[in-house]
Amino acid sequence: MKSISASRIIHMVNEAHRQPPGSIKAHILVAAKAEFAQYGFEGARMQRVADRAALPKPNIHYHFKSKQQLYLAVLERIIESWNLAFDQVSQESDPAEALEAFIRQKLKQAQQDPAASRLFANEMIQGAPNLKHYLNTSMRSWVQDRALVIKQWMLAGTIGDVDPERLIFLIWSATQHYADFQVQALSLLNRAEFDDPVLTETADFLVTFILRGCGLSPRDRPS
Amino acid sequence: MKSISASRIIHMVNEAHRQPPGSIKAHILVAAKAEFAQYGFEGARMQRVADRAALPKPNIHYHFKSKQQLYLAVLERIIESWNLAFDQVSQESDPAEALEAFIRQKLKQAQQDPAASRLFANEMIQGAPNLKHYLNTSMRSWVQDRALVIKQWMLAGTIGDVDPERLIFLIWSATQHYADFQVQALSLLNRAEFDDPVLTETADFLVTFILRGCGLSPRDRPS
DNA sequence: GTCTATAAGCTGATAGAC
DNA sequence: GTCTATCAGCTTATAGAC
Repeated sequence: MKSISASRIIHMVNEAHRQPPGSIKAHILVAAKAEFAQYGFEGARMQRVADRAALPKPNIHYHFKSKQQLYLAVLERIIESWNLAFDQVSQESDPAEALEAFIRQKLKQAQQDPAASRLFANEMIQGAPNLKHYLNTSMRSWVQDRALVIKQWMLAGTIGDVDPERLIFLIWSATQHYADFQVQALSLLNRAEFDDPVLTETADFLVTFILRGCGLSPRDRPS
Repeated sequence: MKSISASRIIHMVNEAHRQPPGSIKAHILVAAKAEFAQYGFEGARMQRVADRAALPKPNIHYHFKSKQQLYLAVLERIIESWNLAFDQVSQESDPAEALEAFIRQKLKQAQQDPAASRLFANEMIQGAPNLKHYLNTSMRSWVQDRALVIKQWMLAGTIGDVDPERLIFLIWSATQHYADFQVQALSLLNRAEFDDPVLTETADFLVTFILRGCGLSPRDRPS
């Protein structure tokens, strides 16, 4: 699989991600996300995408020129909604409140759309052949901006001393774990499915643990 | 890929994992680990395994009957050394010391053998088709034993109140992240490689953060 | 044990009828 | 837009010479 420029990716997003929710393209993208998430790009089979979408295989190729283009269309839909709940954070935000919202949103995503997390994990494991440029540009500046806010919190004394970038990595990994390693977590917790009770228990643990790691305690906040 | 019984897996381990380090089988297993780690089982290509091992393709099939058997042989070698540093932990262990050793060993493994972590991640993402039985038996009892020790620490008041299983998951995810998402972490930290300085900084962060999350502080210990 | 040649089946992609 | 038929190339695996 050849590396692809960011402008090419962005172009493809504009073509692919704004499909009306009920459209056939959107339907195919859902099927493709599940297939690529489970098997990775090279392991994915166009026939299985077609089967998942309950369509003949040539219909997939009619709507998406190639396997590569289908993959990129799926990938870019995921990137958009990746870190939404931490997007609006600023120096004025309450650290405990902002971190809690971020953790709970990431875990909710892991429950509601585990395939998205698994597809992203596959892309990273593979060495990010299609996202290297994204990592070095928009994702890096996203992290740097949030890291700056955390540093400002540290200077203001409203949060303990922590490495901001590695704190973000820890929140990503600890939450995405429940999507990527769901089969393991459920088996070892002796639970049948990732239902709301499991979600709540896990979110409460993570919020308490991570806030404590940041030198904060969960507290009553003005509503 | 068909599910395979645990006894079958264990049988294959006994056949495959005790190869002398310099043997051809061991050499092939190293090449196969890298290939399966990067592309997953379905995405892996026997030709690329042969290329990585610098051998003609039929030689791979001479030493391992099928792609599936080669995969299982690689997988089982990884399982053996998965959680070594937390194996000997007991009620009498010092919690801070034991957790620190576990975190540092897992992170060291992530640095020295990222392919092992990535292969395991691929297997879990795929739904653990070859490790379901392992998850429900030996891995579950390993986790339950360690969780019991952590509960005893809590009762003895030598550690704060935490969900023991989820603490283990958090340590796994936070450390394995630096293997599975290495390309992302290095890019966002603006580092070229996962060298010893990165290892030390990351380990120090994780130990401090996680011990604090457990209500412990890193302290001088008798040497 | 090693390697060349090749079989048998699968995979991405397209042609062309409707 | 949709679907049947099909191609060219690739993939796992083996046969058989050395």
